[in-house]
Amino acid sequence: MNLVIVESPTKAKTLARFLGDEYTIEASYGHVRDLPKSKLGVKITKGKFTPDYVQTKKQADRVKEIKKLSVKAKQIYLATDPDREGEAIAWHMSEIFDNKADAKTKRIVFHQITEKAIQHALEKPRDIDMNLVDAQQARRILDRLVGYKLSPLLWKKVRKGLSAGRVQSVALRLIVEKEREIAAFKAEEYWDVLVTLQKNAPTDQLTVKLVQINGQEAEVTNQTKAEEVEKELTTAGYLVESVEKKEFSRTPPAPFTTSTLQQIAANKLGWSAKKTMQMAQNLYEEGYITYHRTDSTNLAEEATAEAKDYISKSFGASYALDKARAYQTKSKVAQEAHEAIRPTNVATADLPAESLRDHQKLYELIWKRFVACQTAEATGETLTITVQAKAKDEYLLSVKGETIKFDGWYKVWGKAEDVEENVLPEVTAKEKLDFVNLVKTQKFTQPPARYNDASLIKTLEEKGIGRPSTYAPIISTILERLYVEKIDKRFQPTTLGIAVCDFLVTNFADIVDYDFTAQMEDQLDEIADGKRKWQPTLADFYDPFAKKLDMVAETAEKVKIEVEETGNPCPKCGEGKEVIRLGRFGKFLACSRFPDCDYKANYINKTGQKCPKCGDGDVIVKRTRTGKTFFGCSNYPKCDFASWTKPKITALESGVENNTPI
DNA sequence: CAGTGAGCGAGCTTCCGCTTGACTT
Repeated sequence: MNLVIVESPTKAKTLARFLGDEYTIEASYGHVRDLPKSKLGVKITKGKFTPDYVQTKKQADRVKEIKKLSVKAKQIYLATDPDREGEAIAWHMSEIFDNKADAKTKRIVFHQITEKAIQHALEKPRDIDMNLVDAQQARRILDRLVGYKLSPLLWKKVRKGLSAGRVQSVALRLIVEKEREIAAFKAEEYWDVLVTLQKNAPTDQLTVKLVQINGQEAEVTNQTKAEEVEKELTTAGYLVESVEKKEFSRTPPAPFTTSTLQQIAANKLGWSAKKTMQMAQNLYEEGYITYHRTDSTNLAEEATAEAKDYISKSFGASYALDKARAYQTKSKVAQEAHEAIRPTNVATADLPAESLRDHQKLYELIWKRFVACQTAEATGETLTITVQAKAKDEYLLSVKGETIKFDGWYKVWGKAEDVEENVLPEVTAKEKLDFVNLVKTQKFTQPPARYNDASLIKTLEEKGIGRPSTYAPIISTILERLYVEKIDKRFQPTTLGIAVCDFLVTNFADIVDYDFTAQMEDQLDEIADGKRKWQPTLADFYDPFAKKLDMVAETAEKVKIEVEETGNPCPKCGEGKEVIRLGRFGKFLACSRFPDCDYKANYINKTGQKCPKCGDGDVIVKRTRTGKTFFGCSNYPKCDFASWTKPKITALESGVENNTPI
């Protein structure tokens, strides 16, 4: 019997189908040893860092079983993921085995779960790569030092129970700084001027937009100017200045990685990253999709070949590609241990009818994205018509149109929503056009949008911060700590979050720097390549950090968290102001004179709707023990109405309104 | 489905990255 160890039980099942009876496949369920949770677990002496690894509780039973099998096994293949963490798991596993297992223990790696890839891997076993393991140890220990040293400092200087870390604190910083940008934003007025012109008949009309005045970018920033422009353009003479035709050929977007799947599901389905991952996990376990925690856009040859067949049969040969289309992984820090997320069987275009609707929705996105990425380019033509208007001043107006010649992958995935097909009448340069009408619209520049799950994950990934397995948990952490709250699916920092962020930026600017992780990754790469030693690398980081910690612990003032005022006087003493404070369980009302006045009350966040169930109470925003917000009735426990989503205006409510007695 | 802040001081909190359940107001 040969023992093969992988990380995921689903992967183990799949492998069992490819390998014969002489192989037993077991899953490690992730890491099997880690630093202890209850203490630092790193002994630091004279620039040497000694980790104290303990077996993780959840995996204890599994590991016992694997250890038993390892004694009987003829060969042991450590087939954990081919990346830094996977190499570390393989090493920890080998450390757990009895010594006699050493000689028969080998490391194998494969990037796709296909029969060919696995057979190939088995033919090329190697030893554990200790450089790669050391890079992981350096990463692990650095994260532990940052997290377990900074957090207690926050308990002392801000409030107990708080946390800081290389990743979560930067995510928080992004949200806080975005809020400041929004606060500093000043809306500017501008006017859009659209002129409709025609060639001969009303059927030959086109609408152009003002872009230039006297060779300069058109600046219509107030009503007076807009009216002046209107007056001139109404009586101006119009001539076609140029007609520019351009062929286009557009390639489809890459197949999904974890990050892009989370982004599209957030934008198209309105899902949180957490929900997307739960649904994807189910699809993965049922065998419908490949592994869902990946940073790679690679595809197995078998998969692209099947896609080609499918596309050719379903849409016609012209939609299929001669050669499979490959995508470059954008992220520098990608480890590409897995394939892109794709359907395991392209012929399964829909899940069985009895499947959950949410499973269907997510699967459909994954299927379409994959099929689209192997479908021919969409081709067509863009047409830009520029029109000159001459009055007292000289104006340029233009419009862009687009026609599609061959829809290609649009047939599967659809077009981007913001590009509409716009067919323009045939005109030629120097041709005269007649004025039909003018529409001017007052507009204002918009402040930057707050982050939602999609844009936050996109930004983190671009900066190389976090991993596919952590994007969703990062968001949960900063919500749970009450550093941020999600309002209408967008993140807003709380007064606590702002205080913590400012404390970290002031005192530990280097660690919450947006480039900190990128620099760390560069050094980890050098360690993995054998060009750098991990212990001195940690020392270089830790020595100045430890000094800074001592200094800040000594000198920094306790941080004051700002309180919001409700604008009402304290209902209890009447002297103080009623304020909204942020406690362990969220917002509550208190008196500004605390501790002289101990007034406290629940903070009720009304949505302005009546309860759809009892019709009497107000719908209020509440949160569960885990920090997730939901909507409930203010009459609880008399009325047990509860909903994850904001209730729509109900029949009951409109009924009440219509029948209001006089 | 009560609790939350300050301070007293015991005993506890906390990181990131791999995995999957066991949970749902």
